[in-house]
Amino acid sequence: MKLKEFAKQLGLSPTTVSRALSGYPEVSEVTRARVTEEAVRLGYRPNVNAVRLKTGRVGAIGVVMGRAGEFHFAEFMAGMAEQLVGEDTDILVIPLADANYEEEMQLYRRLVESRRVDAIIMHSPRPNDERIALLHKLGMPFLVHGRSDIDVPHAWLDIDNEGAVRRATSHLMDLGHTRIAMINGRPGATYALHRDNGYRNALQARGIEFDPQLVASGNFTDELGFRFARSFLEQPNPPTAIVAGSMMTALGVYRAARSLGLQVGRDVSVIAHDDVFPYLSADNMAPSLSATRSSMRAAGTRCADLVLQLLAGRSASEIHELWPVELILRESTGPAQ
Amino acid sequence: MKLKEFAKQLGLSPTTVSRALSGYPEVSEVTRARVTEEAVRLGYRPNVNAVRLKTGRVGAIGVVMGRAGEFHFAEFMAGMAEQLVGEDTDILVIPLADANYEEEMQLYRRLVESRRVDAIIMHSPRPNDERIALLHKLGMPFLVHGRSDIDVPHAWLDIDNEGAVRRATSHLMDLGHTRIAMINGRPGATYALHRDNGYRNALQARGIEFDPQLVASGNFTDELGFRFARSFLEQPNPPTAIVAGSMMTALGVYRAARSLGLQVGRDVSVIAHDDVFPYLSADNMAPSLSATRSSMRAAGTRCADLVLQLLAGRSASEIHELWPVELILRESTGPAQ
DNA sequence: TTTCGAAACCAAATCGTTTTCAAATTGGAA
DNA sequence: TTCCAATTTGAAAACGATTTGGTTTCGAAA
Repeated sequence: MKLKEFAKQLGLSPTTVSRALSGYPEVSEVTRARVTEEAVRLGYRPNVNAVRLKTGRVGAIGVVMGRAGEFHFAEFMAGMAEQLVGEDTDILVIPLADANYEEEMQLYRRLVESRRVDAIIMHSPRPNDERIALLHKLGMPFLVHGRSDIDVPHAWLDIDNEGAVRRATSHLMDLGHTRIAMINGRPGATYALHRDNGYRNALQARGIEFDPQLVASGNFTDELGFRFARSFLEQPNPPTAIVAGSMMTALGVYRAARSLGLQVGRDVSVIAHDDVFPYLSADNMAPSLSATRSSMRAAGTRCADLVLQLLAGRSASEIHELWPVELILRESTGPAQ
Repeated sequence: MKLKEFAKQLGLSPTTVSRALSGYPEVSEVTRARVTEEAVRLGYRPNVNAVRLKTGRVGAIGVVMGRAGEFHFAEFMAGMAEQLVGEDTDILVIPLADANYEEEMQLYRRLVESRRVDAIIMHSPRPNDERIALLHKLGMPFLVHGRSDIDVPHAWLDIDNEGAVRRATSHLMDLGHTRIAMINGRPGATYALHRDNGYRNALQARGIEFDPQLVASGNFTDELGFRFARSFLEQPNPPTAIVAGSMMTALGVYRAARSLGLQVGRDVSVIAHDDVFPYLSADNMAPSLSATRSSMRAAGTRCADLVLQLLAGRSASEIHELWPVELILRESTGPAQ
């Protein structure tokens, strides 16, 4: 059923029908009611591609997905979906071949030129991320999930990674711990830097010297959590507490502790960052895991909302949200022995 | 840069340029070379929306995402991405509001009518899934990840869930276990049914009676794994082995065993299904987890490939792939005490 | 020299909407 | 009754590509 045909059946012009359905004011309410009603009855729906061609709007937000297959990703997208359902806006997943830097820039460039999306959501930016400069230069609306200190206006939403780790570390020191290890994410991304800062700042505030033997970084996997924790705990002067970067990392840390006959919460304290997953909760671990918590799903929802605002004309330079992170204390933390 | 403009710069007609770029034969090779070369130099790229309107092809595959935020999803999509990168085909995520059945059908209907995707990939179908009948009726190309016994031709790719669970159960019986529990996925989906069949068939083959006290089902979460395993193991006549539906479930099962002072692999054997995640591996669990294994990422890659074949004209009724599932024995299984 | 077919190119119609600009209708005030 | 402004409606021109159905060009065969 095409517009022309549909309009004819109603005895109206395509113009009027189009206006009625798009909510323009120059059409009487009685006509609008009739049109919308008949559209449902006769099953008329505007051809998306025609609309897109005409309006220049695509009706899709692109989300760049790294190749690592991170478990956060599905949660973030589920959150986006919550916001976007009913908004007539699609989520387009842009697979990012993990190529060299030059190729990656090319990919972004081509994505913009192909006009397949109205806006882009980018994850885990780097401190001086040229991709941000590129997107800005190309005039593509975009939102950064995370932050970059690059000197280019850009909309972003980030959680307070620095504060989260700082508080986690401080709390461990409150409990009497002085040797505290940290497992960070892969170096390069700003969030890893922030977490590192949080860790160092906390130590410094108490006059505890930074020990490079007590930090490690890598992908957020169970395996690395285990390996790093093992290597920490087997040191001559082992840490009594570990700050872990993710729930998966925490699993590995727990396993490492058990494997060495150490009891988490007593022999070694653990705090991890929890993105809140429906399938794995800090509360249910044994012992329950003290965690810095921030919902990835909520972030997805809000990011989608902010992108819609961006597309509605709100200035990117006034969209900056820094979310506080909760510190939830459970059984995995205890006084230093 | 528009086609008209670009063609003028080349001193050619839009027709010829379009043909040259689309690889039609009615254009001389020397012209084609010049056109493609200049297109790169001058940065001409056809407007996607115009192409889509004209050709009726969208260049996107829709993937229906449940609201549960399943951790499998990101892996599956990462797999799809591997296949689709460079194919000029996008992945569109279709959020599925978990509504009642009627609304869900409406959602599929509207998705098809909106013509936003060329094909659809659907997950976890039910035994007599009307959505399949609907998509077939509406003439939308689609592929089912999983299976349905509905009497309508449809392309599908599935893993041998029945065989996987049957072999897992049989192996446990080989080890002398006679009371074996199983934690299944949410009832309704075909895969849950198949797993149940596998379980029952294995028992029956050895003449062991099915005990409804030893089966449970629900979402694949750590929490349910724990709860179900606890309730099994606290029974008066507890099972000596447990077949778990997912890695997350297995985490819960391990935890339950530990909480009761039982040692996995000695006091209670565990086999789980492993979709192969980069961030959580069965091999690294302690004790290492015996598992039925099939790569979710590989499934995504293959599904994307099959959908492309479908779009290229291959008949849906000849696309049926049943993937065998490996059984990998590790330390979590041992002889019955 | 003429004729013919293949090879290479092109003008214009088309895809299904939105939107500009103009016309028709309506209802009240003069 | 007449006129005017406000309210509704329409005709037709975009949007930027693809594709149908030609036309031209050119070399070889007759």
